[in-house]
Amino acid sequence: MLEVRSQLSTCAKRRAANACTTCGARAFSVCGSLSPEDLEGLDAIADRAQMTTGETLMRQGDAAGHVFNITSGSVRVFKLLPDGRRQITGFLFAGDFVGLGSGDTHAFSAEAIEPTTVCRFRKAEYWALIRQRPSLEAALLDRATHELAAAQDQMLLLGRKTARERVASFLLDLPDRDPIRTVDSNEVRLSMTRAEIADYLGLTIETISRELTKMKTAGIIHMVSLNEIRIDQPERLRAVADGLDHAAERR
Amino acid sequence: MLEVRSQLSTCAKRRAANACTTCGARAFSVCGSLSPEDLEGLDAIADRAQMTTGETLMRQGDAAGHVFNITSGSVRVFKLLPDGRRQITGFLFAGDFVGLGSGDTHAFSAEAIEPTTVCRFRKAEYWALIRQRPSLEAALLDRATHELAAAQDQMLLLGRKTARERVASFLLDLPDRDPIRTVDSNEVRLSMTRAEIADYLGLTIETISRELTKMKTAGIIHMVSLNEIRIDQPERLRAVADGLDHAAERR
DNA sequence: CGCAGCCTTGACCATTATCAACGCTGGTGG
DNA sequence: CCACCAGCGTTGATAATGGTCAAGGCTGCG
Repeated sequence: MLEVRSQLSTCAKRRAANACTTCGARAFSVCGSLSPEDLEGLDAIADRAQMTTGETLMRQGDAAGHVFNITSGSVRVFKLLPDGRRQITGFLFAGDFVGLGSGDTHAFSAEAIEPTTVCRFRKAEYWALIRQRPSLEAALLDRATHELAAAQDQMLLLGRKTARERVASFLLDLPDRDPIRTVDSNEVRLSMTRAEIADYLGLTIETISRELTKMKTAGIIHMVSLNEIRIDQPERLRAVADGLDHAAERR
Repeated sequence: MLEVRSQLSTCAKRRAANACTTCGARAFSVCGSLSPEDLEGLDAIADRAQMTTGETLMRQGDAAGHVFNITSGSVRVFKLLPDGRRQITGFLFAGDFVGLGSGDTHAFSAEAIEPTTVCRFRKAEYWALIRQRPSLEAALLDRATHELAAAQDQMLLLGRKTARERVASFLLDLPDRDPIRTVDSNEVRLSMTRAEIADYLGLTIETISRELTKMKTAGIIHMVSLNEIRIDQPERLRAVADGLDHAAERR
């Protein structure tokens, strides 16, 4: 248990140290602005779990009994249509919380997409703690506000951006979210598969693949490895993401 | 000022009386769960404004100086791309709040889409009040959670639903949001134009028009007037919205 | 070495956008 | 009071973006 507690604290403190203004992962989370006392309060009621790739944290419609904090790894949050179509509404990384929300069933599913460790809280205890600590509640509200802003950006992307613009936006925004890659935001680590990117951007794997190829041949990016992309022309990628690059329109 | 205060209270109380579980307008708002004391606290710092159709409450990028509460009418919240493409991220109605969020500039624009009255609060005073009243903060957090859930639903819609499914979902969800039409949820009042519906659903006006026509000829809905739709077969519309109606696929 | 899973590429197709014309309605001014 | 005009909505023809289907390649693991 000691190990658990220190892990949570370390992780949360690391996130807190980041200038956490834009790290808007899509589901509920609290990354920064937690005081040491808040962290200790959380530690005291924490439980721990190791999750393998594909393992489920929570399933859409299930009773909402726990709140999770991710201490390492990555998680996908998604909703399903009855026929299996999937929309990933966000990726979560170390420091993010999942499973808040006042309903008694979860409105979405969450699964690990790589080996992931989480701290688990029983929801009742978690909320009891929050009610005692206004600073925690304020931090949650602030976090929710950021989430909502990020969700609005994503709606703009899904509703009005072209495939090319979506992929460009994704490459630019991802490093802000994934804490592993804050050193150089021009190196993008893709902890998710093409299928997951596709379901996040409302596209298909083939389209993702094709758009990445076009950007490669345009000299905007290149692949360091299959899951690591180097952005060679960040300004140009930004222009593409905002629909301003009319030069690179045709392959 | 007396009139203002009573208006706000009345409105907020009416919303509070509704079972406010699903009234998830897309931007920040607090509709229910406000205690009488909270309402009085709000009233004390409220200011008032009348807005005509098309008038701006706030503009994307502007300094965020005020928080608004809508007392009557409808408001569109949207984001723009540099080339003018627009995504409406939500419609707000009586009882909803706009302009919360911790940034010092607004991340979106908001405009009245019909004659609308709002109560205005200076943001600093508003937050000062909230900090004093944990119950208000809790209500806001709860509201934010609902907003976030609604935003995730909208991402599913924008990323993975067909035009037909989007329009069907829209018709079903709108009455839950607009407090004017809670009496009979099978009568849908459209306080927005086709262009606004299109920009909300990530489609064009032509597609909206065509899909409505198809639903009319399929006998699922009919127009009471240009801005009033009667849902004749709610279950069927629900099935269409969830992608389950394979009968009505072809006109 | 071979297989499985993921990614890429190509050919073709379908959904929805675009462009265009027309109709309805409500307001204004002759 | 009527005619015209502007704004919005509908419908049709055509085009294009992105999806579907299919084949083949790469990589890592047993």
